Amino acid sequence: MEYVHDIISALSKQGYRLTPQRLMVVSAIENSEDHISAEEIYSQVVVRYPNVNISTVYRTLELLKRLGLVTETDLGGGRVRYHPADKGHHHHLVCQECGAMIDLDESLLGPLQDALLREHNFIADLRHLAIHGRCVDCRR
Amino acid sequence: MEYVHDIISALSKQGYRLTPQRLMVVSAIENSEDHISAEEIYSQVVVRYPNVNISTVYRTLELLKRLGLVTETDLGGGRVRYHPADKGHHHHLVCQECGAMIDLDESLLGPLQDALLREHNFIADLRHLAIHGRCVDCRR
DNA sequence: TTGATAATTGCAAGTAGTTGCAGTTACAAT
DNA sequence: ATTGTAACTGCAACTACTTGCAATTATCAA
Repeated sequence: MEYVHDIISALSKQGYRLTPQRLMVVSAIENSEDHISAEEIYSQVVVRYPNVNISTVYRTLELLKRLGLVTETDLGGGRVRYHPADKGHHHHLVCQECGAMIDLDESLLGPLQDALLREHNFIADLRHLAIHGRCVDCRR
Repeated sequence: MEYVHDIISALSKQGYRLTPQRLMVVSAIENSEDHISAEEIYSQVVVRYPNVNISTVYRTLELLKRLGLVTETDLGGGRVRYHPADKGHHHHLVCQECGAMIDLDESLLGPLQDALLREHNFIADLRHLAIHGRCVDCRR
């Protein structure tokens, strides 16, 4: 409820226009309890601003991602979700059985990142990683 | 050039029909030097069998994936590629700059898999993982 | 305030893949 | 060889985006 203005002011500071469409997309992301989909954002915005186009929502999400203000997580099976970047926890474990999402501490991926750099000279971008598998409850 | 018949006989053995469309999709995957896209498979098949539908190609790929005969790799940016599963090397490093693909040894992911099991009771399915980042040549 | 103008939007068409359904067909059993 | 039938295919419509372009508009400077 605070960093709405952080995102807005970040946009403004970097010379991007504060259009009503953008403001509404940002507040939809902010006001969602957990992760929100593009379609959910659209249907919230369209109530107050009936002739928004879904492409504007996607373009705004693209911008916010590029500026590092919003994080996109691909949960697999066509489920893509968004959340404010400063809420932290960028990694997710996604259960293929029940869809449960477990937040993952970054430290677990540090050693992998190091190994890739050492053995392949590759700078891995692990910020938005979703690892699929089976959670405790769905193990046999 | 050998395992074409492995895939075909695996299908047959498990009670799946050997339709001309399936045979052609399999041979397209087999005869491609490196990884091949769904659209490339389709355009190869359509030459010899003009009224195949692209949905048949996708359904065949889905089946081959499910049976573990073919591996799908999502290179990001809408680029999805297929290759026979028994060619091994299931992990890939994908350069976000130049698109280069580096094959990754499974052993590097073992410690991560162990840590996820130990700390989150989560059985990670890392078979078809693509890690994005920057390769040697594109580092500044 | 008013204008100028480049950023942004809406629209319509396109891409990549999915799905329901009615018709076709590979394959087993006769 | 013929036939029954469930597996499979083609089709058309649909989902989840993406893109080019002409019209609109937030913002700045006068």
